[in-house]
Amino acid sequence: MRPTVYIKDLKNHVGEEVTLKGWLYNKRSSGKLKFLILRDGTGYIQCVVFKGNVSEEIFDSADKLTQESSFEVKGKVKAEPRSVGGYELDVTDMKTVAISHEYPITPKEHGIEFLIDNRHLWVRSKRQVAILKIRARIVKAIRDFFDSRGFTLFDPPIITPNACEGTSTLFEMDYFDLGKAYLTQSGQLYVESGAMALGKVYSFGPTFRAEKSKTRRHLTEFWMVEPEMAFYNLDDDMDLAEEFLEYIVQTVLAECKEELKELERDTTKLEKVVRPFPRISYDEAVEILKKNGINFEWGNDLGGTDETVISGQYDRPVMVHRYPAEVKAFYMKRDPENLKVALAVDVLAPEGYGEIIGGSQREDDLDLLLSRIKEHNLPQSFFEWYLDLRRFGSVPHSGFGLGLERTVSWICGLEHLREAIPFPRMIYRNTP
RNA sequence: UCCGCGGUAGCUCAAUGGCAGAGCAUGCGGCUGUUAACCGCAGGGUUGUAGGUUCGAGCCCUACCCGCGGAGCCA
Repeated sequence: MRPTVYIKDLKNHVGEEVTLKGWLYNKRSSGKLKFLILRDGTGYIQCVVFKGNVSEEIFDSADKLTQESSFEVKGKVKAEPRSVGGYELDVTDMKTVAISHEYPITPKEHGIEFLIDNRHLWVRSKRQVAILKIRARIVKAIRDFFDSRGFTLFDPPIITPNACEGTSTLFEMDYFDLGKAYLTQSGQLYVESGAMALGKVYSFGPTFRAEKSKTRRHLTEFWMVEPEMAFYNLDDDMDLAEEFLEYIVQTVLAECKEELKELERDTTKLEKVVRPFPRISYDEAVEILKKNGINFEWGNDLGGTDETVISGQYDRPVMVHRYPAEVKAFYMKRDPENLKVALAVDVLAPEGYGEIIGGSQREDDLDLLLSRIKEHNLPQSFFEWYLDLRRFGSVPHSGFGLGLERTVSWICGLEHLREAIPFPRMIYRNTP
């Protein structure tokens, strides 16, 4: 039997008698009075059990409920300023569904390691519920954004025969009689074929990196959204990325007020995320680093601390474009005005959250792409299908990838990426 | 792979080389307005593992195991 009413809807039932179903979040008692905090996934409400209002049996059953026990409760809804949330339930009847064993996550603080070990239970806590709701809303905002702008969803394969960009370490597996296969590190090359078929496409799915990155900004399995657009140059690409990020942030601000409050997120920082975003070249970024006393050599990629210094100059995401071609992937187009740099862009989130978007205009010239593949010592046979995209009606095109968990982490103001996904996968952890 | 930090009750932590403790959680008792409620009582320990120094090691030394943070790499 389904619940008759969910906690989030109680404001429409003041004065009525309703039945709620859920779990015991916490309990306090004061002799003949018991306060049961019920949670049902939509909210929390204090249920008051007064000894004079219920049978002895029911009063005792309220006493026996342990933290996270499941139960049904019937009572009258009333507005109550003394209660957190503003509403309260005067209990007339209740039924225990299951008494919980001793619950490991107590109301006191816990260490991160213990909480991750109990991730399957930790997701019940207020903070985690708020984060997961915001994540779900961000995912919807991403889909809404592209679906309403003429993009078609285009799903690349997850099992691939080779390293997409030839740089990262991948998860390897035996694939029947065909030798080794790998879990994808990016749908990038495949969505390019989609853009040639459908004009504007995006993929949204899990991505895998086997690098032994041991930081709060890395997971081995994460979700990435990758739009790819035919006839877009780098400026068009940046225009889209900018509009995209503004849309996501402003949507969450408008629709997840309660959750952001639960996370104690400083929303004034998010309110500033409106177009236009600053756009600086890699050369200008290097100047900023030098002005801040950082010894940085032209030609290197930006490190974590470099990114923090650069993004610290601005109150909104900053787009750094035209990186040295040497440090970027083989498929990125060189700038015709300066062949040493690639038409690439990284978007750095504010408040030290680092790179959340990486994108570029792609090399559309067959001969140049061929020579890049040779320079990078990549097996040409694996890329013949990709080269076909240049053989058969090549056009200028661009795209980018946005890391979902880094975006969730930034918008929620998290310390660590592992809270941004239900079950994080890291180099020394694949459980629960 | 490298650098740094850590491992004590179910959890979070304390303990000058000298009797291993507190809070929370659990159990029992008390309280008609609690807000991580409070008050009283009780149970709960191979101090990561293996050696070593010492009259005596949670603490000092050596090795190993595990974890966390950072670097590199990246979203």
